[in-house]
Amino acid sequence: MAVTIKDVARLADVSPSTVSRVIANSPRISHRTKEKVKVAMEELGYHPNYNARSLANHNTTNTLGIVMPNSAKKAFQNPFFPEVIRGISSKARKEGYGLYLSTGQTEEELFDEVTHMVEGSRVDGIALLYSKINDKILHYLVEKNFPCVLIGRPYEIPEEQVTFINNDNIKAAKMVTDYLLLLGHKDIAFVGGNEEFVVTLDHLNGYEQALKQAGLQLKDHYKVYHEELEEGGQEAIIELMSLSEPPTALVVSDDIMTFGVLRMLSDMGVKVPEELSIISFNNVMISKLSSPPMTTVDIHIYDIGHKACHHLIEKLKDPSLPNKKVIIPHRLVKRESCKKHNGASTRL
Amino acid sequence: MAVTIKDVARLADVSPSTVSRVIANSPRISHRTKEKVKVAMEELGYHPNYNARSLANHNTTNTLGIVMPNSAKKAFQNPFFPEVIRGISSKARKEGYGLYLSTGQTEEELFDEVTHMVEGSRVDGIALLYSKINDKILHYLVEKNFPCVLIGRPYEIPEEQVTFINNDNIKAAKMVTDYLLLLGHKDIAFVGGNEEFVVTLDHLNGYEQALKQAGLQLKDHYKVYHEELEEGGQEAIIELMSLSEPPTALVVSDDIMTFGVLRMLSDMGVKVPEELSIISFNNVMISKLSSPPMTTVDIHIYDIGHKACHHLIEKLKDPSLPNKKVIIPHRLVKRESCKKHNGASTRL
DNA sequence: GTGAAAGCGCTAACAG
DNA sequence: CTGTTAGCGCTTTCAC
Repeated sequence: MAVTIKDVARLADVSPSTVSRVIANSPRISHRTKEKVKVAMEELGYHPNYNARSLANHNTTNTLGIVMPNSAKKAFQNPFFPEVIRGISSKARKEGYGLYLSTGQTEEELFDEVTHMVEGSRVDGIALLYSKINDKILHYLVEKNFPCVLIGRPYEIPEEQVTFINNDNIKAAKMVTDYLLLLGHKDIAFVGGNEEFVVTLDHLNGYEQALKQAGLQLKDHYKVYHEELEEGGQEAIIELMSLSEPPTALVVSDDIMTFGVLRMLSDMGVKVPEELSIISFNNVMISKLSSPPMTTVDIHIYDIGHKACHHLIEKLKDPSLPNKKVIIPHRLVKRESCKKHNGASTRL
Repeated sequence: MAVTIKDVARLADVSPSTVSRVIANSPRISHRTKEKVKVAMEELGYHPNYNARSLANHNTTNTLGIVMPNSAKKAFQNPFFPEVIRGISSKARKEGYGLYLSTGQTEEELFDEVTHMVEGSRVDGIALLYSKINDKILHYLVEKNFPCVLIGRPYEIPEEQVTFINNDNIKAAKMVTDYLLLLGHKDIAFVGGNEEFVVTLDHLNGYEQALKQAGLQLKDHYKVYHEELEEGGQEAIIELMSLSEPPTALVVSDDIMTFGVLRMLSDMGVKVPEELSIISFNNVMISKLSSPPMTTVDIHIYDIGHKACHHLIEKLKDPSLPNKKVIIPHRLVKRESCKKHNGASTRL
């Protein structure tokens, strides 16, 4: 079919192994021969065959697997993932790695896919783009000791057993809650995503720590969770604003949810930030374009991806390296969705 | 290393070729043997090696290449791409195909990557997620007659030479402009993306057709283009609203741009739709959450991806099939960003 | 129905 | 420095 190493060898009048050595840029090939071979490759338009290469190379593929949560609908809707992938992608390309994308839409499918990637030698390493509790896939990867990096953090599994890239989500959530507290808010509610995701748990944790430290009582009805990003935000508002003591401030786990929240609030005629302060997380590209522009925590998504890829590749190069825990700093981006609480309690 | 076909053969007490036949589910293997082999595979935890398979299989890889525009920053920011990929992904998985993602960040890098995918037998086919004029990659693919599908439409290349999935963007743009016209607007501006993308050209074309048909004069200063989605939208507004005769309605090429537009308008205190009507394209998930909720053309992005993948795989199965042109229907989603023009011209 | 053997394109000892 | 040889794991004639 295509032009092979043999064709090149024949044309350059050398043996196939010599051609192979030229490809690998082996130092023990004379300059003259190298040139000769390169000319032949050029002339024939030679490109190495990846599959053959992998096969002969102890099955290294130079490709990285990217695993997203059962991508069906939920995941890819969130700009978080594209942005992480952008970070991964940029590093991967610099290092000559390709990217193989998971497509599974249910947990089972995903798991199957991962085992196929791994056992079938389709990828050299895997980046898991989410952290959830009791994740079969992570357990499998760890047990198998397959090179991988986790975005987020392991939950049941001891931290030393896996390399992960995370934000200090607890601290960040505590910080934003403290901020709201300092603005004079006391009735602060929490709107989280899926409770199976570690990030939701961490945000909740930070939120509660702040309230406790301020001597405030935690109220169960101030904590709502919704899986669907946009509708979730809207439903959360209905629940919260129909309480007898609606909150005056909100900690929302995700910017896209905040879009839903803002939309619903606008429909209800509730003014942000005058009547309700809102703060959320991620600072995706579009966050600055909400009305009002949202105050949010920038978690440096791109960096997360970049670093994740970096550490994954590092591990591929030297598997004996210990696992690493990398925390990407976050930073509050103040815009216009938070305001000092104006004394007048919303309580009856 | 891993468990191979030979290990299974040994355990099942058959030859490797028999095992291979069982994997392929060959009809000429006795039921008894099949069972025996399957048990052995199960016991050993056998997984076929993709690379070896590809190599022996005339280099079919069962993976599809996905090529996005120099993904650097611009592309992946737009929810369009994740959504297309979601459509592709869902079909690919159903058919047992994997996805290989491009990572190139410049045109050169991308081109290199594609040639490597193709010549190196890394993928069986390619989905090009964008259409731009004079695209080296598309030319290469067509000339090489490599199985591929284009999202959008070919520009210089004759339509019969490539399978493509598109919306009727010209018609859609004409339709929205006509709609604005019917609402009484006469000063309608066009805000487009990068002029190298065919979709921008098509939108412009439809816009101009409508104006001409209405006997209105085309004004050059009513046509602005910006590459960056969100900043672009904002800059466009500055240009347009500082004209001596600012428009009363806008046709914007992309929903995310519209977010930028709305943000800037809000900052300037221009009321939408009271003072300015806006209509745009795509209807990405978040579009419904703008303030006001934007009127836009739903182009069924997911379907585009799904169909693209379908036709690509079809072509893989039977390369002799003629190229196809598939038009995905669009539909106007009326929300709250358009309003009847209220007589009082904004002109001095 | 099943086995033996060759070969996909490349790499990596091992010789020289 | 370079050629020869074996083999990566699988598929596929060709025999039996």
